[in-house]
Amino acid sequence: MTLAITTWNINSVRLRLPIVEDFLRRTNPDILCLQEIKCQNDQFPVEQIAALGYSNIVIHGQKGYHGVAICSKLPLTEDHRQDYCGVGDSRHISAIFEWAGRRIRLHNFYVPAGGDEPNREINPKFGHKLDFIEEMKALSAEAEVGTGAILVGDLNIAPLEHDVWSHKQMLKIVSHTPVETEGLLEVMRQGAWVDLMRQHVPASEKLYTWWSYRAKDWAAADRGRRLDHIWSSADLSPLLSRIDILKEARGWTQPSDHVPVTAYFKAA
DNA sequence: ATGGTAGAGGGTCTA
Repeated sequence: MTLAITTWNINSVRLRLPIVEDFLRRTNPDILCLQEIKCQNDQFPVEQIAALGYSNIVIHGQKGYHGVAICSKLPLTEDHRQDYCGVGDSRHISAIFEWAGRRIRLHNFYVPAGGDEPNREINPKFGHKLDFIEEMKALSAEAEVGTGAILVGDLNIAPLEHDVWSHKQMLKIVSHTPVETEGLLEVMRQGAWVDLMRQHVPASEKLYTWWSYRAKDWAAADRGRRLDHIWSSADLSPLLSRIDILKEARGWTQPSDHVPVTAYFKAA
């Protein structure tokens, strides 16, 4: 009995519906978590995605910016949207599903990018990002008794040395500054989350999920970052069988700058 | 130090 969950920052779900449909037909995960859907709830292509078997869809949309959604073949219950930092952004949604006799809460996050300048005194967007991470420290993987937890999303931080193409050259670049990387590792520690991508791929290996639109040739330069993550509670991590980062999706027609990441679980 | 690209929505803002 397997379970496949995909996370993908889609950078406009309406513009990229054709590649979302292609991906679902080809990979066929049980659950797809999207970030940066960039539309309001009633603009989300519910019918088209449901037609592929994903009849359970919960959305936290917003006009023009941000926005997250969970599209699932399995029933979703107890969906919840938390307004981190109380600014009214749509950057989180969670819901419960059942698999292999387990109850699991799935969190889908879109953490603020934080702007260009890594100094909250002159860049409020960086302050917002740090405040968001601070608030995430209160989220425990063991928050609900008898319920496992999975956390996915675009966390906009590459926490480890080999999560970026050049650790040394990235230390002052937003997404890899020490205050961010230490903050995200503290979110994991305090919440007792397991980094499933790094459980599957050793920390000594380069691992990226995002390549900038601004590169002349993203594949040749290969200056990527691991901004997208899949975490779980400790009871679920032994069930992980595989992680698949679909790098080729970065080269598809009119691509997102993020690629889909899929975790596969196998019940014992 | 700078500029490079992309999307939404019709301003610039966000990334």
